Amino acid sequence: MIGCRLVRSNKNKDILQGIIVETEAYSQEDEACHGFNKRTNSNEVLFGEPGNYYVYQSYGIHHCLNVVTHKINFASGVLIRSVFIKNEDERISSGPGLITKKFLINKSFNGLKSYDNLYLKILKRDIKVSKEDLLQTTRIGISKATDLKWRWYLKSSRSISKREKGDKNPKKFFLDQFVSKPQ
DNA sequence: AATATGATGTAA
DNA sequence: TACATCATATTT
Repeated sequence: MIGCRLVRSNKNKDILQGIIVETEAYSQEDEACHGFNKRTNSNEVLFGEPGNYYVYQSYGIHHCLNVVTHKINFASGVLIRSVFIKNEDERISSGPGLITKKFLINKSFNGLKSYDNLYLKILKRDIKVSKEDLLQTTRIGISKATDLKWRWYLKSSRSISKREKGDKNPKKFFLDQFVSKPQ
């Protein structure tokens, strides 16, 4: 999903867009996943149709946006951790709770289709992202399954919630040209 | 580096 | 009831 475009619209009018630059994966076989224990009302969507949005409330304060993956009846998803927005302060959308704040995403999107939604779309990459462009590392803010390297981010992006030691924050704003590209 | 914040699920 | 959580802003 890294390199794909997150677009917030109001019916036909796009109001905000950015490139996804950081994600984490979760699976029901990993202890940090909301679907690890049981299937409940709140995690039901995670067991549902791949491609749907899964939005949960974190620490009672923030909303976090995921896309359900893999297959029905198996809880798994990708958490969108950071988005690059052109001409915006990089801190404004570097973190899962900050993205939803900026893109006005709440639980009303929970369970909705990501591929058929008038208000929140994820569009195909128009930049090439190869394995060498990504840094794969451990996930953030969890206490279980901390060894799994299921977090990825685009090395060349300056808007990341947390960088690995030695990975310099790039000064080149190479994504700028793509973020404003009309669809 | 520590703490306040506070919805919701899970354990006690 | 009590505690932990896929986080962030503010204070120390």
